[in-house]
Amino acid sequence: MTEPARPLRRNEIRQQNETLILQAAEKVFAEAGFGGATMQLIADVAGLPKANLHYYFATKEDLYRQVVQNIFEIWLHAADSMDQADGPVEGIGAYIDAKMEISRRHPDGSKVWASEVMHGAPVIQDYLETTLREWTSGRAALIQRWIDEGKMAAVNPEHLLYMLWATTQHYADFGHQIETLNGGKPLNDKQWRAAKDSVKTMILRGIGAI
Amino acid sequence: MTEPARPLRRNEIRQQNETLILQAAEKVFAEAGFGGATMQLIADVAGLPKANLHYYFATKEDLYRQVVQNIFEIWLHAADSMDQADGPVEGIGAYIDAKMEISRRHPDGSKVWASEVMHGAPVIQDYLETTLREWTSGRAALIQRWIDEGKMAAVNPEHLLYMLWATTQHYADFGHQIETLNGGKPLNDKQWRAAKDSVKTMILRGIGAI
DNA sequence: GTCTATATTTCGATAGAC
DNA sequence: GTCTATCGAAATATAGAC
Repeated sequence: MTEPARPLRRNEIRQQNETLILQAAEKVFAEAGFGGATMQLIADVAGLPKANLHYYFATKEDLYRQVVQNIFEIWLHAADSMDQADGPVEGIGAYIDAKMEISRRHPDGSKVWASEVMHGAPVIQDYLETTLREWTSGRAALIQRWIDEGKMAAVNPEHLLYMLWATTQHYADFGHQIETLNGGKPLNDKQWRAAKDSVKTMILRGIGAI
Repeated sequence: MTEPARPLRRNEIRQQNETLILQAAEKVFAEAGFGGATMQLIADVAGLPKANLHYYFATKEDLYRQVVQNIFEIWLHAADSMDQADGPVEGIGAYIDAKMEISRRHPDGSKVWASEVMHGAPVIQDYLETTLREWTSGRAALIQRWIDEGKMAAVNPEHLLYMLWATTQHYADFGHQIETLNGGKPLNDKQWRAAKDSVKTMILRGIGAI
């Protein structure tokens, strides 16, 4: 029988604090980069003493690794919609929708990932060589099948994937530049819809699917 | 009359060393980010004592600012070809060629720029609000003119520009990821031509210009 | 599990001889 | 203009009381 008055179990405290720290870390790493981020600032954002961070994550690099892995998971699930589709209009359209939504909802995660890759992927190189490589060849094969079935033009599947990643993630990674060019204001709902439509129309027409 | 035996003038020494330091700094800033880069490492790469860096550039931020400005200059000139064109096939095609060539020749510069923007443009915000804003509205007007003349589909000019930046710069900023997916080897000449062709074909068809 | 105080390292920057 | 030695600040990480 459990005690009635105890507010939180040990595991719950741990999970709650880890989540709190990871959210703060994602924000700080995105804004300052790995080298520019400090454990003190992450602790301040999380509202915890700095020493507690080292209690839950041994080193700054361990904490950073967790942040990058979390983003990678979100990334991978975005492609589920692509697999169940009958053709490129439905499949790639859904993938663009999902990726654009992630760019809007998780811009910090996207930036941390971009920064990690730009600096040579010192922490997640193994993921690039295993999971991402498999993911890419699988989706390239799917695209090639659509080409063989005459559902789209004969484009290079890999370069199409790069274009999909580049265009969608640009709205997160270069969001500050876009905001500046938008008069200093973030894109509103209507503008996000326009962005999504523009990307989808140009790419689907670009691959001869519409 | 100048003395015959003197090897280098003062100004020549200064210019030579500044160039040397700037090249080393671009490389180190690209690989480690502003926060991760150290003056010691830049000095080592440049082959100079650390104190000499502070002789030519007062602070780390001054040095960084110079690196970013240099990149921005290269960026701006890439669009010259676009202005003299009669239509999108020639103009945007040439712009893609120029941007892809920069991604290949100056990947470090592209990464430093990307990193600067991703972190909120703390150093070159004024450039975004003046030079880049003017540049963008001018090119958007040019694209709109082509649309009005029936030379391409009625796409949103701003989002087309974002797509051009995103796709071309992706080959520099995410070059490490592309290299990993390419079996660990950088793209060779043939693969770069294929990349350029893929981007050009998909975008020009995507905007209804071909 | 929490938090203050501190050990240890490293960085940006400078002083000063050459 | 060059370079060694070093200062002072700030960072990661830990010790140890609670």
